[in-house]
Amino acid sequence: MITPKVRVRFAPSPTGGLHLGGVRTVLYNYLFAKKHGGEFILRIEDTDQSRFVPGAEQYIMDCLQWCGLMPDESPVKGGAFGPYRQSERKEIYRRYAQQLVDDGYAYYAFDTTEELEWMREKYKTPANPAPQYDASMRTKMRNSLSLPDEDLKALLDAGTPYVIRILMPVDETVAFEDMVRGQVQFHTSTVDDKVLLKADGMPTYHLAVVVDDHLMQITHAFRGEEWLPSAPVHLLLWKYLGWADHMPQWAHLPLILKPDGHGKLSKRDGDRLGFPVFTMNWTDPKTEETAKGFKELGFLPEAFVNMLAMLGWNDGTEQEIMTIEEMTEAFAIERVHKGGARFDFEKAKWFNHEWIKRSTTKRLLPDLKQIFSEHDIEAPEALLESIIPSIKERCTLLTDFITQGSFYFKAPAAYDTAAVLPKWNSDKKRFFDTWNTELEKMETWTTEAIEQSFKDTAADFSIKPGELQLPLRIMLVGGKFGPPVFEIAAIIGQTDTRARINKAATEFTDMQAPV
RNA sequence: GGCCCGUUGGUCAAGCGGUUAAGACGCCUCCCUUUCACGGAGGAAUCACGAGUUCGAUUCUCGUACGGGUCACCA
Repeated sequence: MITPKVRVRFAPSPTGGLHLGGVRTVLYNYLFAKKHGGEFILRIEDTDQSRFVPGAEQYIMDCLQWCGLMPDESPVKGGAFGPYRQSERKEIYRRYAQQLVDDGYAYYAFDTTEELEWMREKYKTPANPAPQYDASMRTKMRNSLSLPDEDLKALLDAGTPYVIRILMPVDETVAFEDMVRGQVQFHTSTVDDKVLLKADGMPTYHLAVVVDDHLMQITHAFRGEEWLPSAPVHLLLWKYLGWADHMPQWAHLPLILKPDGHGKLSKRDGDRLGFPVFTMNWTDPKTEETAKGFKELGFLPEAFVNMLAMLGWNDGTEQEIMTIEEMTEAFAIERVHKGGARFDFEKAKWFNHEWIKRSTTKRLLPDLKQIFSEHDIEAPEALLESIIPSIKERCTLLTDFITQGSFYFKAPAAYDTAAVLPKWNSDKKRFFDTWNTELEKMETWTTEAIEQSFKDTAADFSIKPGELQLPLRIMLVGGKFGPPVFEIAAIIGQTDTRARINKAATEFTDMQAPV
């Protein structure tokens, strides 16, 4: 038998921001596909018209693009298995739903939402707080199994809205081999008769995922662990539709959990704990509220994706920093963890810091140009390019380049006075005044020359150079940070250096003067 | 509550019957540096519990506890 080409899919519902867990699912799909020379498909699961959010689909595409995880087939790119939006495939599902009814694997149900609520309320007991529409219940409800033929015909003829439900067998065991969990099994008596086709003619996830995975020739289906309880429905559907011999291999991925407390990570946790949960900024078109994204916070996509990959998978070596190519090479779905992983923002930042340190100036430059421009700091490209190597090790986020680098482009707006004022005195003031005139005379403006001049003048004043370096730094930079101070002076130039010293020295003395 | 899944330091985790139980993040100490980082050295901290199986269990089995998921005409 010829092994079919690997085909995997990511099938989000376009209802809002792309959650970090979603990206990890994309990533594992992508890595698996590329590892096996296969294809990665993006399918939009927009069968719930009431939850449709304008712009969400484009946003998902933008996120994937930023992450560098582009699908081989998608609604916009097309492919041989389209359309890739489920809303555009409506008729296909109806046909298969009908087939299931005709074959006795599914049935019509006419129960209204109110009737269903009433049933759940009526049969609710402390021992069974969530009654199901199952074998024991369906005889009590209004459906093609319980109704006499004439009643059924009448309802159908009258055009009464109905749904199609799967008829769960009473006493079967459904088992399958999950690629991350191994053997998993369910008893059909514990599973309810899930709705397959809704009253509006749209399929539910359960029908659509099976039909589309079949039609799109998906070979491996990865999804979050939250889908595990409905897996038996899908398995049975594959069987009932007659496609069991090429059902994809399943892998249910562990969840990403809240860093504190319990449960899976949600958007609210980000707001509450101060870190993003979405990939890129997402503005809800209804509320106009914007949720922060990793991109805008200053993450490099390489780091974001790397960090996500390691949340639940590792290749067994000690290497943690990996490119997408290295991950593709090393990836093995069997090595994905079974247990959920708590998200740790500190570790996420560490990944970003490592990636910034390892990135070339060329890689960083375009992003940084944009960030500086967004902060209204005029940063000439050549100058920006030249300072990147010396400050990148101090930057955890791309946005840190603003605080770590803006002094190269403009004089500090404020000084860390606590660091300098307590030890500021008239001698030091005179030193800087004198040195400033020395600087004016300098003809070669290099780091070494400036430092030499500084030391010489300090010697003249019998002040230890070390006592003067911090004040100088505060004058030029504004705070206790940044590369070696004489290097900074060399870069910002003679005129600016002298101007900053002059201005700051005066201010220090003024601020210190008794009132 | 039923069903299903899981459980190695605070977090991510290696381990797949015999190890001094790796490594990373974070935290602490020190070195380097008259700034901040980077870098280097070191430290505290772990196999949920109880029975088996076995000469020997972190590793296998079963219980218990705890955690998670799910129980919509949402995905």
